[in-house]
Amino acid sequence: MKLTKGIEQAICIITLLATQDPDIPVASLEIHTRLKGSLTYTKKIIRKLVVAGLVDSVSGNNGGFTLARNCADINLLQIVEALEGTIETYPDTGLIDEVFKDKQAIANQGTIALRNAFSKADVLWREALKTITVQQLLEEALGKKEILPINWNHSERRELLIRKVMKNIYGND
Amino acid sequence: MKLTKGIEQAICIITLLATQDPDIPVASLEIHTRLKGSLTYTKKIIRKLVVAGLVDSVSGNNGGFTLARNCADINLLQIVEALEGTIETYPDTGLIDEVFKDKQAIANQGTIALRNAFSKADVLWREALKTITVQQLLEEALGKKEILPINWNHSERRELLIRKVMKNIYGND
DNA sequence: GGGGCAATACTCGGATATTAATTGTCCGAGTTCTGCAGG
DNA sequence: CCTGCAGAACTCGGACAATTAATATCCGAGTATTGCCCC
Repeated sequence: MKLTKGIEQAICIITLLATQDPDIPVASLEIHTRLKGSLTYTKKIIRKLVVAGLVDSVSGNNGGFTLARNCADINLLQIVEALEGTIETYPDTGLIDEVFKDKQAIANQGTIALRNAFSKADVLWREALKTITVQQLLEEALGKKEILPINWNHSERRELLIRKVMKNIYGND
Repeated sequence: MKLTKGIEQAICIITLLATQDPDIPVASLEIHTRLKGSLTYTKKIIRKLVVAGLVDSVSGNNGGFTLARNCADINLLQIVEALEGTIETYPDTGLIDEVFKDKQAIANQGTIALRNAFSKADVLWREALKTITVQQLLEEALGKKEILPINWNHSERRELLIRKVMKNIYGND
């Protein structure tokens, strides 16, 4: 039982966006060159993050993706569940009651007991991941409290855009 | 992220054996007729339980399987890990350090942080399952403290064997 | 009657096929910006 | 100068292909019991 590899990518995408100036979207192509795997699959993962509300998409020319909220408000559980939905580890088909059906069993009691047991374990797992925010991860990874924005874009067009944004913020220079 | 369906079967097999007189092994065929799925796959699951030391196998005519220890000493985690090995949910390839390699990152620190986070969650999950024994499950499912042994065998040969065992225990009758 | 021998009913374990889930590919459509041509 | 139009650079989203993991099948081998045959 493992999470899919997509989870690892998703975490990378989120942290990457967390270090990006939110005024300058990062194109999926730029994100892709930083990750392993295929471009189109990366897009698929990003899409799920958008649907989950963790990432905003900007379409059109100079479009791309930005974080939808502060990285202190994004935790690991949200990323995991954005890709896989609610985590329930027990593959429940009620089999155990089937087995004991004509024996001394109380109806459905076995299934319920098992369901509870795994459900409790799942809750603990989820709670643990919920306590870890992307900000904490960045601080650990970069070893400082302040996170410097990185510009992940490479294309010339993007550079122009960046200069323009800078000009808006800081005026002519 | 789910456990495999085999887990559910494994739990059923263990509980089934837990209600069986340990002097009379249950043949894999008997177990199979109680479960869904294929006979050979059921055998494979049982084999894993044997290798893990939860179940004993008796080969030869009138062979089959018995619990290797008291059902109070078998917990859910042991069953899960018998089939899947140690549970580690994070699909760790160190990708995040790759992404930040040429940026401000401290070597491997991101990977370590992530590994720790998921590892803590996994430990909690495992601990939770460790507290649930098969005996507890049976008590809940059967609604009584005392678990009556059930004879799961059906063949005539088995019936003969059973009578023989009874004779050994209780003398001629 | 008892010693060996074949038949039976099992497990053991590996090699291989099938099915389901994950990952990856392709393509057509929609959206925003840019730059250019014509008035 | 400005209006509108074509093209570029993106995202959106669905349909489909390839790869990998899970499930299922098959088969030959080993082992303990049974029962029978022959001495």
